[in-house]
Amino acid sequence: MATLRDVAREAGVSVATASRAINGLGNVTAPTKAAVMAAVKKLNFVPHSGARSLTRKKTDTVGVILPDLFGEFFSEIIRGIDLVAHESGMHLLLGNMHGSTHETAAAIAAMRGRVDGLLVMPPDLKPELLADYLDPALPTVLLNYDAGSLDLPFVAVDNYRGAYAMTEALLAGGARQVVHIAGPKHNRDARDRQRGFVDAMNRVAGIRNPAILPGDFSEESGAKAASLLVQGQLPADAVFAANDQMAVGLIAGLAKAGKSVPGDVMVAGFDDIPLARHLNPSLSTMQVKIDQLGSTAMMMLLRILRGETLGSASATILTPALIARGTTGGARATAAQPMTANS
Amino acid sequence: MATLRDVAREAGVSVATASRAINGLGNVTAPTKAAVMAAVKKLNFVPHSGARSLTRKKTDTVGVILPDLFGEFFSEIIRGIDLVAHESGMHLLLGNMHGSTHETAAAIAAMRGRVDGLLVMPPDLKPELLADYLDPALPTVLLNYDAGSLDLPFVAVDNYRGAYAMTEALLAGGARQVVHIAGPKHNRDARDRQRGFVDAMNRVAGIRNPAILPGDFSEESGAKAASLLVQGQLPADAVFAANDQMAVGLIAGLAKAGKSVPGDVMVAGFDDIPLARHLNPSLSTMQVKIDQLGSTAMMMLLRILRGETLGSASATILTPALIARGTTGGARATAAQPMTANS
DNA sequence: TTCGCCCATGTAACCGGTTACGCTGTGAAC
DNA sequence: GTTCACAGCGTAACCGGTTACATGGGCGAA
Repeated sequence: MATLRDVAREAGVSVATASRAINGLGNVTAPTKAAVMAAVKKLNFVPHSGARSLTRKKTDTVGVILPDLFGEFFSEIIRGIDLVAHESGMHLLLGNMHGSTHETAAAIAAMRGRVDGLLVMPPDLKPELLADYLDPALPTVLLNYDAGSLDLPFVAVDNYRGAYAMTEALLAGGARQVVHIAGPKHNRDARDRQRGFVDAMNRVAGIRNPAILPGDFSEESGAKAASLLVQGQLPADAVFAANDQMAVGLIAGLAKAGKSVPGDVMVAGFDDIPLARHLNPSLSTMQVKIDQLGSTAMMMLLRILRGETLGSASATILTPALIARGTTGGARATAAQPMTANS
Repeated sequence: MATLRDVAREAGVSVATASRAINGLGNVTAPTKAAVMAAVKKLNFVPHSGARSLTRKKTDTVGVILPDLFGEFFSEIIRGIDLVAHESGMHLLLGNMHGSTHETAAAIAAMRGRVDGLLVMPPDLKPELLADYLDPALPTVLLNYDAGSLDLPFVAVDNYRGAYAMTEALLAGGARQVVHIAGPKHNRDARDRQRGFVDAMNRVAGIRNPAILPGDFSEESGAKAASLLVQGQLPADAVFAANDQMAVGLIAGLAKAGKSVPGDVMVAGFDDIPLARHLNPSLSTMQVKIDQLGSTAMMMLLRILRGETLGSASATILTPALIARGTTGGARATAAQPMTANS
């Protein structure tokens, strides 16, 4: 691979001149510049980004550290980030923390010298630990995580208000005995959604200890909740799952037990995964614009990189939108799946 | 941020010794090593990966250049790659070519000096162009692309045989007038699938010019095909869409026109997106294990990085599996969505 | 004609690590 | 008591760029 010195030698100039010519800085005559460019072409020279970033102290790259997320959520968030990053000529270095705390530290450490800033989503990490890992000198924006005391900017989804709104809607739709299927215990999103549910039940319907079934965001745990509901004779006229995946499993489980949705029991989810509108009946849910989460965070990071100082005060909270569909008796059959004339 | 020299000074040793101690190389006494490590801890030293890779000529990073892919396909392929990369301590640098040829060149060029190898998926790029862009010295594995003359290793899906098999299955299932909805004209996958369809129709059923409707892999184009079918009075007892997305749109469109699936017409797709099994009736399709595409490619790249020489001869071809479900009259209602007792 | 200024270009230091090589001192072998 | 091998450590070159500063030539002003 040709280096800058090769180019300089070929063009009969010094490395400094070659560098200036290539980077379009001033103080280079047209003919010299042409000679350098000819050499570049001839030798197929491509600047070595690693070396360049060493002196410039800029890598034009942002590190993205996500938990072990699969599926739509993962790809949407990346897409949102990439959309903005690409416009600013930034690259994305992916780091996956694969669950363990130790890996998180490693992932963050590995970023030093490779990135100009960090986008981190540590759903179940304690703020103190995070503070240890993060380099205070490295601009960082948190995804869906309010680190409170750390004073780091973040973008988050208002899970509490979303859950509150959905619970309210279920109650308004005539439900009295609403059961919640919770997400993983240590997961912040899950906890906030549960809080929203509990508060709404209390304030809107005056119910103090609403029924809550355990879950872990997986389809299977939704199905498990269905059998608990049916076998346990738990009275319920509506079930609000903490995410769509569980709602899907729940619906399948209820159907197996002969329960009709929304006839016997209404069902609602959270997230609005693409599958939601294709189910039959289609799934009512809270729509979270995941790509916006990514793009907003990236825009904040760019602002910091441009010199602005952003703290947790400049956080952005995205409010999810209520999408009423078939499983709560909303729109029964939408254009997308009128395949079946069902019960 | 502390540098190695800071650590060396703090520990009272030379940079060389500090470096050796930190990297666990030999020739360092236990006490010296301890002193260095203490300094590391005290100064919060984290090695600057950029500088390190400059001398080592190794970045422990692979560049992944994908087209503008959204959704499941994107995340699955990344997941497959990451799974293998992570095991080998490799990082992923994402490059998106966002459609244009020019961007592809830029994306590849930007990788120089940042990565040890490249994973590229250039679905609609001419091999000659690709050759111009790629650095022959940089180990490269192509995703879902046979560059033929270029002698680059690649991992691909056998779209031809997949389409052939599905067409065969439709015919075996009693269909006579099978219509194909094609993908984008310039897309290789789409072309191969179309070829498989045409050949199967010819060889198995003796039909020379089977009906083919245009499409572009989008749900909308599937819906459009549905109205063409219905309005155009095109006789069809089965429709084979070049991908699942179009099949989904097609099914919705057919339903709107009052056609029942699979009663009036069977439908088949390609890819086995997660949605496929949740439709009602569930969608018959060719299952492509997208994550395998990524992980296999990454494994090949690792072999090259370890010194092996791999050419196009060592390509891996993944054969999709036929999944017969409801839309071809296979399994009518599966456990996942027996919500409806439909026509 | 001479002075001074500015522009084009070259020299070399530097970014933060790694590592070839050289130096020193110790213990074993003679 | 030498000699020699080798372990432990330091010096400095190097990776491939960028850029502060030095240099020299051309040109306008006096």
